[in-house]
Amino acid sequence: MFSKACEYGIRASIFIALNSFGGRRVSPKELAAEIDSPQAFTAKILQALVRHDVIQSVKGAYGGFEIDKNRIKTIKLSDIVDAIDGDNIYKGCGLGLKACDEDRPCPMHDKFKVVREELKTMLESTNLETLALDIKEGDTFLRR
Amino acid sequence: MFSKACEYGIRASIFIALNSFGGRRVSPKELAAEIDSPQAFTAKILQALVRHDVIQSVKGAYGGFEIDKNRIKTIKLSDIVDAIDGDNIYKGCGLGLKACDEDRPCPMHDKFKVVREELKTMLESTNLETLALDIKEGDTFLRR
DNA sequence: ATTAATTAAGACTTTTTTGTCCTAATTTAA
DNA sequence: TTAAATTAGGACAAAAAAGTCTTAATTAAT
Repeated sequence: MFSKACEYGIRASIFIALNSFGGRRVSPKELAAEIDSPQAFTAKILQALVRHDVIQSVKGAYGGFEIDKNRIKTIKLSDIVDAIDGDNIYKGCGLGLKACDEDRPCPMHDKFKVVREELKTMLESTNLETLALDIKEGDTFLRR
Repeated sequence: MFSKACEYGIRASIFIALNSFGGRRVSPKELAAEIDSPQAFTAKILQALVRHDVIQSVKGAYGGFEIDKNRIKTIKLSDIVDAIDGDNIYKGCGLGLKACDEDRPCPMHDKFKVVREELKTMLESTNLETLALDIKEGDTFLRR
């Protein structure tokens, strides 16, 4: 469904959000260990998330990655997916047709649209705060 | 969402079904032209679909690919997706965790499950006959 | 101002997916 | 039975995705 980069990006964002509740910055090293992902590759993804203004980075001593505390609840899963995988997953045709639309639909169009819309709604209505709080409560997990 | 191979496989199956209504076999050459896909690559996918008993092949003069007329309505999109992409798309974790389940869910688990189930239901409730008939009626299209 | 710590960036490698091409095996029709 | 037509399969090539490594640039703390 999502690329590996996107999966890591979501898990990373949640972990950073969790730490940003307490104003604590995280390093790629700690992060990769906590979410069980390849460190250098994950670091690249963090860079992309910074460029897309999903997370922030602070260089130098005591630096690391963080998310503005006030924005944690405003960042949606769709922001992360958009930043890494783009919007093809909830805009593109299920059969890969470039020109598929209401006027010239592919055979799967109507039925697929329902699923795609549901995915879109789900991603747009889920924010980082909710996800990070579930982790904090011990109800959900970021690794294995 | 689906791999290119799977997209081609679905489009190919629909086109073969459409032709099999009239007992007409199709060659990889004609097929690739009609669904606008790379011919040799599509041929490989057809082989896989034959191995998974989704379509049939007949060698020699006047041979080609076909689908048993009586089975067209029993073949579901999920049969094709299973054959080519496997079941990860509607069984796997949205965040890529191997051990994600009800007991140890990832943060996206509950919300993603709903989407995944909807996708599964859609694929399992859509058969080749319906899709091919829509093409025949000129309501839907297989290329561009 | 200096330095140590840290992210940013680019070049590179590996793996997977996508795609091509050639030949072998089969089989149907004549 | 033969020959032409056709699928099956393997080896290969190209492109994209995933992943690594080294160095440059930045910056916060002292």
